[in-house]
Amino acid sequence: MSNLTNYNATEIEKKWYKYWMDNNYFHSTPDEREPYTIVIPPPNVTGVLHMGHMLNVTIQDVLIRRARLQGKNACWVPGTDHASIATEAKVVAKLKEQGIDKNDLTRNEFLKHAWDWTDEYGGVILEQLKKLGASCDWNRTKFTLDDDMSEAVIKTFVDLYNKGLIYRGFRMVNWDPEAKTTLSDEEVEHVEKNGKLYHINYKIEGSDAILTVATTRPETILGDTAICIHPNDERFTHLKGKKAIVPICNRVIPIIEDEYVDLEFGTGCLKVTPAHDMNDKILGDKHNLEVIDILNEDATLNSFGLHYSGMDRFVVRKAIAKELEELGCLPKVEIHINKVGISERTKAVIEPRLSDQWFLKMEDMVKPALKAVLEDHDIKLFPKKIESTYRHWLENIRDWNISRQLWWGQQIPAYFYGDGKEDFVVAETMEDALILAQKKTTNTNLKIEDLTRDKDALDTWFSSWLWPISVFDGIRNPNNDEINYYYPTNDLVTGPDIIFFWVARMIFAGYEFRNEKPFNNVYFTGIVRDKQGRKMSKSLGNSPDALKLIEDYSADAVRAGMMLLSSGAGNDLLFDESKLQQGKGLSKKISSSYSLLEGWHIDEALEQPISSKIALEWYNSKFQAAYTEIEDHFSKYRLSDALMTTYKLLRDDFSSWLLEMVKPAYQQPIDRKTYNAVVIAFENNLKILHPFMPFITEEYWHKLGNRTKEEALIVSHYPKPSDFNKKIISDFDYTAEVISAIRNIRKEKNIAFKDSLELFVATKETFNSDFDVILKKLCNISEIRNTSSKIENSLSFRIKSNEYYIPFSENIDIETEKKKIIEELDYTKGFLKSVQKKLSNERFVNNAPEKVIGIEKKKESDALLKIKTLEKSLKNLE
RNA sequence: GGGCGAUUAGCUCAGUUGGUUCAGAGCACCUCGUUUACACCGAGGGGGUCGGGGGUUCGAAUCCCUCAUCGCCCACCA
Repeated sequence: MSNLTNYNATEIEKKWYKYWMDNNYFHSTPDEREPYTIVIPPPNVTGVLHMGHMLNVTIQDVLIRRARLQGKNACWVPGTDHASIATEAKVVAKLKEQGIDKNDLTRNEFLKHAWDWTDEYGGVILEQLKKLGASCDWNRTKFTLDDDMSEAVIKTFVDLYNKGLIYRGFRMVNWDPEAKTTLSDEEVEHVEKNGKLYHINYKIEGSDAILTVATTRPETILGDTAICIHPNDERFTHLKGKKAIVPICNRVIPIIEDEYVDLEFGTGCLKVTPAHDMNDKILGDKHNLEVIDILNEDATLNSFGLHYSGMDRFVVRKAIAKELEELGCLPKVEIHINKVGISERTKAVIEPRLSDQWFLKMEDMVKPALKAVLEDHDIKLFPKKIESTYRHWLENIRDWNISRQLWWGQQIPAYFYGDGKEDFVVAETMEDALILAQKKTTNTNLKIEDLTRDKDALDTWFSSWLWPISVFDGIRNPNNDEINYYYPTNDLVTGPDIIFFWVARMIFAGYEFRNEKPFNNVYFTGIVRDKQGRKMSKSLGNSPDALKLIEDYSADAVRAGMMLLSSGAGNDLLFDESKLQQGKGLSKKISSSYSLLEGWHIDEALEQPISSKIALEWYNSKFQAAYTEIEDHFSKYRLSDALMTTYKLLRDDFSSWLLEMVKPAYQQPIDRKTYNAVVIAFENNLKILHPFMPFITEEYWHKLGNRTKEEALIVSHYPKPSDFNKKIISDFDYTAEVISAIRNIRKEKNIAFKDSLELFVATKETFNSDFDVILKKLCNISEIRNTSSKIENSLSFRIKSNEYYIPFSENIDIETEKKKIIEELDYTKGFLKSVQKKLSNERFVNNAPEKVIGIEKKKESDALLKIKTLEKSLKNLE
């Protein structure tokens, strides 16, 4: 006997994963079959499995296993991402614990530590994915810092530079003082913070006049190089052409005029600090202002900070406010809510900073990407509403800052040979660089030692945007068999939070480097939240331990639970452990159904009973109907609905109905024909469930038959879809109503199942009496007879217009029966009235399509018939 | 500040071009149940004026307007 008490999920899941691996089922090589490809969104190399991964990976595995069952050549490429900022931050923190300062290390020493860390923790997450059942082609596992991957990155950098798409610029960038690197705009989050708006008085040179400006960052006055007023602002006309004196540092700065100033905000005039504000930089450039950078790279003040030098900007902010107050220069401080940029990774407050960085021009790259998604619909996004967000970003895109002041990543292949701004060359190797540099300088004596490589690394996303191409080596060898076979990939499954970081950029890369989209469809998952709708977070402690869930519920149950929880693409999912219980319940249903079958003994000589024959006919149509529905759900990426349909088919139609219908009487044998058909039905259920619950389905697949390695469920094929008999399904639905009514009566009157009943039917509307045998079996009816009149001393009920009677001598409560009939009668009369009202409305009859009118007329006649039946029954009771 | 989307049963959500099947599903809830697969179960049941208001139409959850509430994305107002 197998049941869940001895279904040891952990053991069984381990067994089948090993079996699949040993038989190399996950491995794909190009062949003549249609390819189906997914590249995994590579998790951070040092990451650990969390709920988001579970959702994302389950979806991908469902899709990939489904493709395998469809007979496609399914290839799921796994891998990890070096995640430069995150990983470097972790390594720096770890070194700090050991008393090592990154600044005391050489680049190579630091990288050694980082690789040690990666070797220790890298790949942990991939092992965890295996526990979930992920059927990735592990032979293809990639890491974004693998040599071949890095070579591809460097090659594309050089190509883009040579095409004039990459340039070096001195620009205002987002500076993360914690990680001491720049960030792209996408890596900056804006949070609302309660701040203060400081009003600061500036003296006017050569007069007693005072000018008040408002700022949220008073420490930046030390970098002020102008005050700006609106040319039309009459309040300040007297100050035109004058100069102001910055408090504390007493620098004399010009008062300039620009229409950029908002007359309404603050005091109506503006301090200009070109080194520390994007707009001020623009103003500064326009008016040729001096640029004074007052910050060090860790956001402490430099020598321009005078007595504040070496102190952090926030410390200075408070201190300088105090000093200004003492100097009488701080007339007012207001509470002011503003949005502050913080680093996505380190959560440090971003400082705008001017520096030399590398940028990639976006203008031309967005064009094919917009066209493919919004015009041609060559790439489809699920949910579709995401397209608007996508469009908005692409249409307002700015150049991509691709350099990072980090070491963990691909080092920028630019080589400097002098101090001039343009004294550099870009090349894949130092040797090539030397040749280029010699040519550029016309100095043939230039040596390798004269070249200095740019010390910065590239943004992580500058490697991951190549992922769908580079995993198949399509950058270095653009014409190899693999890339030609697997690319473009089919589906991408990822979170909406990285649509700009990654998804859009992969599309850019696809068209730029292969002139072809990277994938056909993108499925955006939602965010996994807790039951109350809060984001999973460490500080709230509301994130369950993913591995513990697998241990407690089995991987199958967790997968099924996650799929049941998620609705359409893009919708957040509120995690609730009870859904995992539901998944586990399905496992149990499978094992108990199996144990029922297992207990039957077959009598080869036995004829197939008519009830089994009709039951199987019905079930086969029902299966095909469900199967069609499942296909439809999949085509719309409605995985949750696909599973729900599968679940109901297995639980309700297969287990509750079919098995009960064909089940032989106690200790009686079953005929061979029925038994075989039931096994096939069971197997087909396992097939359609397999993508969702791979382990238990494989387990019972092997229990149902002796299978060779070639016959494993994972590599089997879905049943063939076929036409089905809709009538037999609706005919059975009628019988199911009769069955349900009889069960109700048994329950109400406390009639045990083992006491058989007689059933009389007064037929007004025809029904398929083929199912009578089923009815008899499932309700323990000894005989079904026709009658034209009421049966005395009986319980009655009506299905459609047909009247059913069950002779029953005891305890018939006439009044209750009457009451029930009167209620039904009232309802039907009301219904008829509304239908007739509609039909007597001329405008309805004139305007509605004939089909609709026909339906209403049918409703009318049905209702009339039913009323007649009910009235007759009522009369009979009196 | 700009843009996008949502509001349907206690909860999470379906509801395709307005009209059989339109008011649904799962969970939760209630009642009953040791019939020889399954109590992580089975049988049965209750529950919503489709956010409010207005309009178009013979007919609106579905189309239009408006109000309210919520969410997401983007943005350099000192």
